[in-house]
Amino acid sequence: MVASLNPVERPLALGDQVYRSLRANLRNGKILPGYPLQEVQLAAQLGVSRTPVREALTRLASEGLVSSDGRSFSVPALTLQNVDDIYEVRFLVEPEAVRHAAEQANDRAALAPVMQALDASVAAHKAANNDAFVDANALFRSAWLVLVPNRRLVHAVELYADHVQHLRALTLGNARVRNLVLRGLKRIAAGLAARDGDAAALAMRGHLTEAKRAFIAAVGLDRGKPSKST
Amino acid sequence: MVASLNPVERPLALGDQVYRSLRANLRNGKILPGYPLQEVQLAAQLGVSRTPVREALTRLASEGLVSSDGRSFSVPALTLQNVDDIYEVRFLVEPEAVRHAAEQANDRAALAPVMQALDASVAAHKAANNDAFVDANALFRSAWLVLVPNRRLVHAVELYADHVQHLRALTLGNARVRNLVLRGLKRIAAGLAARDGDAAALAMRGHLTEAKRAFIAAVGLDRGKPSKST
DNA sequence: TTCCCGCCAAATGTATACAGTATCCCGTGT
DNA sequence: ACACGGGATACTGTATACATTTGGCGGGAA
Repeated sequence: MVASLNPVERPLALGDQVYRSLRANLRNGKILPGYPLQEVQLAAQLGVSRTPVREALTRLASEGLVSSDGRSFSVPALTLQNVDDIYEVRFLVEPEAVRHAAEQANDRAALAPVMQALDASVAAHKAANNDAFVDANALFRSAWLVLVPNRRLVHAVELYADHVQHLRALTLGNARVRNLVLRGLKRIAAGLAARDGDAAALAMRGHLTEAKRAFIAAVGLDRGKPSKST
Repeated sequence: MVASLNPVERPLALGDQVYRSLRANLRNGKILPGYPLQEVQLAAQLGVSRTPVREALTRLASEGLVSSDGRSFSVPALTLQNVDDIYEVRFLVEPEAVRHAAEQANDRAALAPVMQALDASVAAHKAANNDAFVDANALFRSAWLVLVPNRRLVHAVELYADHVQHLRALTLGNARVRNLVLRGLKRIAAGLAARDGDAAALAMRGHLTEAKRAFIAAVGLDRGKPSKST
């Protein structure tokens, strides 16, 4: 009897694949706000029928990652108000999540992926590679999230982080912002390594504050523009 | 020009109707944990084809209200661990949400629905009407939630509240628990009426603590039972 | 020239047909 | 009697056909 036996690798359903593909493309900004997201078009591009596409779109809409303009779907253009709202929720959940991660970081091996992601961030920063930095950033988050035992909390963190993830590409082009973010990640990593939940949570709050500030400074967001976000 | 112009009442798509129906039935405990949730069966019961049913099920699954056992869907049986997890998230989001509600409760009219729901709760408690009490409870929550301007925060609160809502029917049968809950609601309502965000948030924390304790005391939850909740 | 009415095209919402797979039952062999 | 195998059944996953609605474009009349 093996300790943990993962279920056999079932060929992932097309609906799931489409969902992941769309979500990934939304996250990295490949799909820009205002984009129509028509079923037939996406189905043709992905080489599947409308059914899995539709399934993926409804899931994304229920998560608020795309908005349904009455009939069809589109990528919501975030207003400043939306960014405020999202960051408020992130402020509530992420510091506590990272606190749990710190408490669970029992051995060095558990933290190895986190440190790898941090190294990747440093390397991307030095290379001024925007895309790589964004990727490393996302990797850092998933790395510490696997340490959080509360699956629902993890889900909430991932969801609201992805809501603004595509904007990162805009702000992280600035080297000063990247530097600030990197310092934030280092502080969080230090808190995790020290298994100091309070320090990690505090670092996360600071990090979120800085990230939000960078958004507002970097992006010309119209305050009033309606976005019909779910 | 009217101040707020609600979108015209479009004939709701079947998928939405099925989603609401299923979610309502999950919330009030009509659909019990372990129930299979087969597409053909549900479609036949609701008088629609499998397509809208499938759409509703994928939405519910992405929200974690039903779990997908590899292939088919079923209602997750919550373990004590799950209840812990859910309440942790609720602890993070609901006190802050109710704080915002308190700050938004500018005039008496805005609080009227909240007070009505409170009255309904009192009446249901006196009549020892379990179902009515549960309904009034849900009504109370929606009443103060409309005061919260952050839509995403509202969404999060509703989601995680519904995760355990169906269990309320079990605990609220006890008159002592109902009494305790009622006192909690009254304290929250008082905080709202006084526009005292701190008091409302504090009351909410106490309320959640009591509700969780009631669960654990009232329900024989097996700690180890796997539930495969998403 | 401009406005209005009606038709057409395209996209969504729904249903159903088809394919693949897992499960269960029954029969047969040991 | 029990175990193993084969087939049938029932369910999901996917595709496609059909209906319905929406938006635009053009033609005709004022």
